[in-house]
Amino acid sequence: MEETGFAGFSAREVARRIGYSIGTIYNVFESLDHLLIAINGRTFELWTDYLAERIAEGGGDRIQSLVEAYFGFARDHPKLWMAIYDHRLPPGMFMPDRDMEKRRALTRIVFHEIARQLPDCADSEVEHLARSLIATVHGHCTYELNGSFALMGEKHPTAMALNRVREAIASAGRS
Amino acid sequence: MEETGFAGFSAREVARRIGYSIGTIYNVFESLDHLLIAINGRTFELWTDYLAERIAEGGGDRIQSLVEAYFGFARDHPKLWMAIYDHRLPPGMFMPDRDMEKRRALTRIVFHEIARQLPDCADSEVEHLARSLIATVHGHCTYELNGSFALMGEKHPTAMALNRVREAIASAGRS
DNA sequence: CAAAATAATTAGACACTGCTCAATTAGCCA
DNA sequence: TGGCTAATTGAGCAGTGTCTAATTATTTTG
Repeated sequence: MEETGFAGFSAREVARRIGYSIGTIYNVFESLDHLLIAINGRTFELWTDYLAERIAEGGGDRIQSLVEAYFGFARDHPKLWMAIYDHRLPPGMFMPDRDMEKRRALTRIVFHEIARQLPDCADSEVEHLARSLIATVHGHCTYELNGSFALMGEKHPTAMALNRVREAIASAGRS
Repeated sequence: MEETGFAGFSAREVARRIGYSIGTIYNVFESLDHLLIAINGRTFELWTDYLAERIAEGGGDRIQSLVEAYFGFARDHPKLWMAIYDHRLPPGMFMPDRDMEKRRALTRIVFHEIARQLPDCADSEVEHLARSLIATVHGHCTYELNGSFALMGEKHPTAMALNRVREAIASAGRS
C-alpha cells in the first residue's frame, strides 16, 4: 500500500509479492475489504504511536507537537495515510470493533490534550471540540497531501491548521 | 455517478445506460480519467451556482448561508460530492485549465465573502484565510458524509464548522 | 443522383480485477 | 506407513479500462 497507493493496490499483487496464490489471501481474509481494514487498522496504530511519541518528546507546546505530528505522519506515509480515507466500506458492511477501537485510540489522544488545555471545561464540551479540531486539521492535511494547497500557492498549511486550533481552544477557554 | 457512486462507476455502465458502446465513450473522452474530470467539473459548477444562490437568497448572515450551503450541496448530492475527492489523477496527468477554473470559481466566492467581513484586511491575508477556512469546512463535511461524526455521536457538524469559521474571522478582525 | 470522403460507431481482443471452489499438497500423529 | 487435518493452489467466472480494425452513417463533391 505504501508503494502502490490505494488505486494501484490489488489482492493479486499482494499474493505475488508474498509468494502465495490469490486463493491463500482469500482464505486468510474474508474479502478485499477485510484486508484493507486490517491494513488501515495497522496504519492507525502506527499513527497513534507516532503522535504519542512526538507529544512526549516535543517541547513544552503540546498542541503544536500534536498538530505537527498529525501532519508529519501523513507526510511520511502519504499513500498509507490516504488509503485510510480512500477505502469506503460497502453499504451494509461494518468495521469490526477491534479496528474501531484503534481509531478511537487516536481520538482519545486529541481529547486528552485538549482537556489539558481546558481544565475547567466539561468533558462533553471537550469531546465536542476535539471532534471539530480533528476535522479541522484533517481538512488541512487532506488539501496538503492531494496538492490542492500547493496549487493555490499555499505554503504553510501546518501553521494555518495550528492557528485554527489555537483560536478554537482560546475561544473555548474564554466562555 | 449520483446513483452508483465513485466505486461503482464504470465506463461500460455509462455506455449501457446511454445506449452506446464502450468504444464511443473512448472516442469522446480520451480516458476514464478525462470523463471523471468532466463529471466533477460539472459538479463544481452546480455547487458554485448553489452557493451563490443561497448566499443571495439567505438572510443577512452571509457566512452562515455560505457554510450551510457548502454542507447543503454535499448532503443533497453525497455521491457526486464525494466523487470530487475520490478521484485522484494518475501521476504526471494534470487537470485542463478549463476545469481548474471551475474549481477556482468556488474558491473566489469564499474569498469574496471573507473579504466582505474583513474590509481592513489585505487581499493576501484574506486569500490565506479563505484557503484555511475551506479546508476547515471541508474537513467537517467529509466527516459528516463518511459517517465518522455520526459514529462518534456528533450531531451538529454544520454548527461546529460555522463556529470554527466565526472564530477565525473574529481573530483575523482583531489583529 | 452516384461516388467519394469524412465522421461516427461498433464489438472483439488484451490484460487486468475480486472472488469461489474442487483438487492437490504438506504437516502431523498414531 | 497410513490416515487425517490443515494449508495451498490455480483455473474459471464475471467484471473492469483501453485499444483498434472493421463497419455503418452522414456529408460533401463531381
